[in-house]
Amino acid sequence: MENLGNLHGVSHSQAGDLMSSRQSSHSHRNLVSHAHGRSAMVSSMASILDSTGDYRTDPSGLSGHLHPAMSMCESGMSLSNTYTTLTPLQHLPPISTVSDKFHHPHPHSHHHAAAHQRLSAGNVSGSFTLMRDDHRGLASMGNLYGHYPKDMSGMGHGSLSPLSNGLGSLHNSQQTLSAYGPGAHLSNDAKMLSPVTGFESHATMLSRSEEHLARSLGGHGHGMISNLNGMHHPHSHLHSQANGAAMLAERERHGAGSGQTGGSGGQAEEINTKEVAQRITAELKRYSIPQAIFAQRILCRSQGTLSDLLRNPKPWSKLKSGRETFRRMWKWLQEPEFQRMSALRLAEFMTRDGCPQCRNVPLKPYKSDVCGFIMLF
DNA sequence: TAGTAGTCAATAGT
DNA sequence: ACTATTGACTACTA
Repeated sequence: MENLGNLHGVSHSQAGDLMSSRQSSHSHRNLVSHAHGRSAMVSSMASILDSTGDYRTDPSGLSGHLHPAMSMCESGMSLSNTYTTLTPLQHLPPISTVSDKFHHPHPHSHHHAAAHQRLSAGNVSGSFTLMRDDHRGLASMGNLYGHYPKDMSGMGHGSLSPLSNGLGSLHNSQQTLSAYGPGAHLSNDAKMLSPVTGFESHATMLSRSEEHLARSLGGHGHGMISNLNGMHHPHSHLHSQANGAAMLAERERHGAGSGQTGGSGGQAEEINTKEVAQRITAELKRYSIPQAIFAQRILCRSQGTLSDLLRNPKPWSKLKSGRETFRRMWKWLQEPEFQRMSALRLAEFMTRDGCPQCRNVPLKPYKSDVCGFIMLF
């Protein structure tokens, strides 16, 4: 089924290692180790992450249209305001049934499907709302953003644009919208890949993102796309270059082809899992974000799982449903710092107050699962 | 039904 | 406090 092995940019040798030794593959430990500007970051992060409650009082009703990142929260959970308070985790939605080519028709998928449809619908209707809220919220949150260290921009996305114009937030929101949750890859897969070091054009990236948005908007995308095309803003370029590194532009490099993953309409995206793992590791260190927090709030996974993934990332081609987890990591990396942090913050908020959507969604418990769905607003 | 992937949860290690 | 490891479990596939 998955004969994509060769597509992965992470050497095969490594792949071999990784695959053959889950236990012993501690070989690639060279992962990032630079945690510069940490103290400063810690404090700024703290200010952002601990300013709980800000969102609740937002008259715009943010509580109803939370940051997409919230989508990964479980309901009924209660978190304290501290970063380190954890709550039970939940599994991702039946990823394998909604992403990639793993569309296995299966008997139990009824309620899942229903739920997803529901979520999708919510996403559609919530898209603009989110953008609007985001746009509005940014103004008030701008001060927080200012707390970020200078080197943030150096990381690639410190785009302030969201604060300065609607387009910026529109773009970012759009990105965010598709960032997490099932609906995201349901439609996104087209090919978000690539770029990292900028071997993908700005235009390409943007069009992808826009396509994304368009799709999330429910098929009325063309108009949107063309509109957006005229509104590209400079920062997205930065963004792309900074984050794209984790993605493999195999298609671009090897030509469209290697079969399976691909063709048009298929899921062309490939994530360099090793790269993503390294970057996530670096970012977590950089901001002093505990694995447990990130794992829970952004990935809806346990600390142990994240740790394992970061240390022993399997090649994309070897992954099945596990791709979703990497997608989330990658998407998070794609977010501007501001949104990354708010994602964490909002995720916290969500876990504290419960997910309004989940309350009414039939649950498919898996151990400690409380909510087996990712919400899209 | 066996094998595999993905994950959790407990816990050992730092 | 945080990260790494690992046994066990569930879901899925052949």
